[in-house]
Amino acid sequence: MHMGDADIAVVAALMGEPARAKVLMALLDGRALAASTLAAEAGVAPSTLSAHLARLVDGNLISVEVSGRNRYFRITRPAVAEALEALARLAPTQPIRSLRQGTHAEAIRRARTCYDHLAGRLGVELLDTLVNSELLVVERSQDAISDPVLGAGRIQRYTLTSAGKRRLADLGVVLDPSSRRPLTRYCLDWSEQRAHLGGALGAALLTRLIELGWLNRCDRRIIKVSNAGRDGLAAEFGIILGP
Amino acid sequence: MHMGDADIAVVAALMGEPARAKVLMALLDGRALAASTLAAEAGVAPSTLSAHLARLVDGNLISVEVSGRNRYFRITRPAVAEALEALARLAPTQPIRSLRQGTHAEAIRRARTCYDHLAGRLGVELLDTLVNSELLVVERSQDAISDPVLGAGRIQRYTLTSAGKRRLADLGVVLDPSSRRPLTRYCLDWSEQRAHLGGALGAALLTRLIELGWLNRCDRRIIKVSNAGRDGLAAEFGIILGP
DNA sequence: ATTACCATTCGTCGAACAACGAAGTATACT
DNA sequence: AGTATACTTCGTTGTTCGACGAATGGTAAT
Repeated sequence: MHMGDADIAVVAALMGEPARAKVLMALLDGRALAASTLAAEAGVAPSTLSAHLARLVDGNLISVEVSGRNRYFRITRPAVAEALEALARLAPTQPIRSLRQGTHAEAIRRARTCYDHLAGRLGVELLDTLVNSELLVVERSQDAISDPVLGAGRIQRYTLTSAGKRRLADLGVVLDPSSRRPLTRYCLDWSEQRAHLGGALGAALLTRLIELGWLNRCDRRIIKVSNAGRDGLAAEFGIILGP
Repeated sequence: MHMGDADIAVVAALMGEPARAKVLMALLDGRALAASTLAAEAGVAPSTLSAHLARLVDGNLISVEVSGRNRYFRITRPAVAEALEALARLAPTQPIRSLRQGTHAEAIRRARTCYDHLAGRLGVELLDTLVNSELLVVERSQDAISDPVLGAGRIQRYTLTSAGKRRLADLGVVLDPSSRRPLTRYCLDWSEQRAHLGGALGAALLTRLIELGWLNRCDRRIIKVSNAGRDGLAAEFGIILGP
């Protein structure tokens, strides 16, 4: 009747279907997955999933990359991942059935990927450390650039200090200067209820830590810390992880 | 098959129906509205809306307060409002049809309520000012209290300095010490792409500014600044508003 | 070239669900 | 008391939409 509110309904309906929701959650690690993989993940026939994927693409939540006879899908922009996490915070955590689920839930709270960067307890600890040792400083009261296409989700940023730049370069973290993606970004954690580091820097840091062999991906979103990683994180950042 | 992820689907489906979405958006100002009001807002028959409201209550997104023969519905917890705003950031802003819609959209970006506190350009400015004049300081690297029932949405907090306490007391802002609600909370703004002040303090501040006659509510979510408010905000906080 | 594989389109079936009006149950007004 | 108002429950109708298998168009392997 009167107002110019965005209609939540269409986008929420896209996420409100079980198969599509499973797809989106599977893509939450930021990687691109093939349609067949996603079909198995969602537990429906390929033909069924194809229709779902088409709707998600049409709704601009995911995008396609064709590679040979495969089609890989990934989440288009961070704002999508953020909305998913916001919904996950709301959703009732279903009761733990098996011991495996219990340990899985514990592991995912300890350290996981969120879109393409580090989340969970480790992600939060790491951000805190970077800020406390003044490698990052909070950038406040500066006008945000509003990019309706790409950057609708970015809200609060940090800037890298010169000490931070040096330290990360020493560690071997490489940033792509041509990327239009904001360097850092708040990302809100559903398990820790606090912020962790997103943005291009968060992504590059995760990549490097895996490269160094400090972290390993297993079971999609879960991250495991190696012995080298335990030592390295303690030496480099003073992060002592729980048992 | 394997994991303990929260199922986004059920909660997203609740928001994914046009009538229910309209209801939730109407309730985003934090006030409790009667069922008949909401029926008019959603544009469906009372009997239809009754079913929708029942489902929303069952899904723990809204709660009821009975008052005589009326039933008032409101959003249960801040996390719900946050998820709605996250979705609004994602949703395509539908094209402006009329001039009235244009001015309405401009007004809602200027200053509005979000749940029960101040948002929009004014809300963001106010938070910045409070932080810059060190009435609030960012509270970092402290373990968050995880309250699965009420406080699932709180992420990052500020603490009120002693100067801040004095200043706000002088202004006549009263806080209910018995409330279990966190004093401050980040809340992310879909129009400004930056944070504004939520939590009990954000709510109390809005209440007081309206009491003082500095701000007035009109048309549900829109807030207008009075002449007294313009002077008061400039004198008290140094906030100069645009034209 | 032929065979195998990946993904999409099409047609059909079935279930889920939103919509309404009518009837029922409260509560308020006079 | 009686009447009006506010909301819910119930029964019905109709549409939407997700599910699958079969068939089609491309791409890679041999």
